[in-house]
Amino acid sequence: MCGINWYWQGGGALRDSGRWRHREEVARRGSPSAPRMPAMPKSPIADPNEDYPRWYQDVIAKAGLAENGPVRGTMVIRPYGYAIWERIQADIDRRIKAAGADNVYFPLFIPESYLQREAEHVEGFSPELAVVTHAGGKDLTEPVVVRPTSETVFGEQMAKWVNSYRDLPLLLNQWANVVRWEMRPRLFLRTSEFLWQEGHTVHADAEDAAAYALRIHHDVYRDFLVDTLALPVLLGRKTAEERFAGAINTMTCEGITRDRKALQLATSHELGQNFARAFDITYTDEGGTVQTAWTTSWGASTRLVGGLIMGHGDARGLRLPPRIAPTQVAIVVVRDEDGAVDAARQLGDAIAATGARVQVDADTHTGFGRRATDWELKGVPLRIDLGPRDLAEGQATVVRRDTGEKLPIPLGEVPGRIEPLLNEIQAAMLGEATDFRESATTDVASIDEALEAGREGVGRIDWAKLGPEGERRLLDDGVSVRCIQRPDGTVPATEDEPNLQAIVARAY
RNA sequence: CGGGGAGUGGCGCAGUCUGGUAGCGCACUCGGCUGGGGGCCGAGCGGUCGCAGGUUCAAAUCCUGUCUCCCCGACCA
Repeated sequence: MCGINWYWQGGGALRDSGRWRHREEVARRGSPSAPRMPAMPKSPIADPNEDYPRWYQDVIAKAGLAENGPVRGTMVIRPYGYAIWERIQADIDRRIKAAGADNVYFPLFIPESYLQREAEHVEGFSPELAVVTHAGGKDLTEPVVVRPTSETVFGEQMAKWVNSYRDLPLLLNQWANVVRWEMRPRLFLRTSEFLWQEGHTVHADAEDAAAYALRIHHDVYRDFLVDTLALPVLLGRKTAEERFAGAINTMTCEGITRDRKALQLATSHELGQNFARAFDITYTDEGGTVQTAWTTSWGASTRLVGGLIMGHGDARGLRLPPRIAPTQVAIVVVRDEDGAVDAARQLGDAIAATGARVQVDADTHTGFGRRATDWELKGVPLRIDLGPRDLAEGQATVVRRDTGEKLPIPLGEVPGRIEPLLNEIQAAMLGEATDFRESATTDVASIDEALEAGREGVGRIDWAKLGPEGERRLLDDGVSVRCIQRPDGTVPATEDEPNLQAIVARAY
């Protein structure tokens, strides 16, 4: 948790360049007749204001998060990207267990017939199924699908495990990979195979199921997204149009990216009795009557990494909130002179002793500028520059990644300043992202205005004014209803509550 | 599947029209100078030009076939 690594080895892979030429041309075009200026510092990544999709890909490549796998749509997650995922996993897993669910593992392969037992479910997932028809050197009598999600296998098994009202609620979760053959893949946001957590629960009645789905939505997803990832998500209910295939209610956490689109970051579904009926999940109640159970499912995936990138990243690369950052503090030895390396290691030990995750970058054969840029690309919240000049003055230069602010701090005081600074950064990032979202949001009163607002950013309109017909009109132009929520931002129990607001935007 | 484009060192590309010694940038290796924001100079390593046929004295380049990938249109955590 608070270990310290002396030698940082992650730099080499970042250093492939590639796309500089074009950017330099763009930069020159900007000022054709200007006299030769001192060269602007070259950015290793695209300008997010000019080409956001390329910026996104550049950040993933240069920060060493992931790259494409050999099969279209697949993703190789590299050490730094996986370290972020592991921290996401650990945090969510802790919250899921606190909500009372136990972890299990179910098979990757599902009989094709299972999918077909729930009509909407098949219809929703068939187009993106990977199906194994041939194995062990012969055709299979029944093809098996590679799970796109596991409601069906869970349903089949849970039916066996539930007999009495005393067996309920049954609260299960698994961490797994799933496969959905996507047409337009994008690293982390939409890959053919992705990693996620999927919870599956069985309850005695509708109320208990609804309450649990809501509890997960708040205590696991909302709290994690806001408190740990510093992403100010919008909570709400999906419209019938956007609902999960087979659910009676889907609740969502919608993030807003820096290019003003919506990104669904986690969902929690009430499945009603649809799957319980299809898989015969029944129990005997206290009165001795056989009842059909109610189920829920809920999930969050590696897409969260994409949400982090797009929710906080800036022109210099990734910015990680301290609570999720695998490395919170990077001590950069400017030059190996006057005992700077030893001083950096001592400082590293002192900081590690406060509980912060710190790394010493003593790779002084690489120029300082290169290393400073690399740590910025990786989004490490605090960088501490330490060189002969600092040592002579008995200080270190602490640089905040979120603001770029450089703080000269006396060496002895540095360790004590780290935790407060990290807390400050965590809070500032949430505040900044919240301000950004508000600035991207427009309240509107008509369908036309909603369309306009949704194309440019986020629109908010009375659900009663929009309605399913208005929703379909927006869809024709690529704008969807991301969720409907109460005026106070909480999740409505039904679509029919008065004064509901529809949040509309383009979506990833 | 409909429409557009591309396959050339690890990555990004030029060369193809008009056949004639495969080139550039980055990365990588070595040496030196540097060093407080992606440094400079020099020397190197590395490619059967997607694949298969054909034309020709000669093919990355022309012809035929074939494979693959990417982008734009319809899904999703």
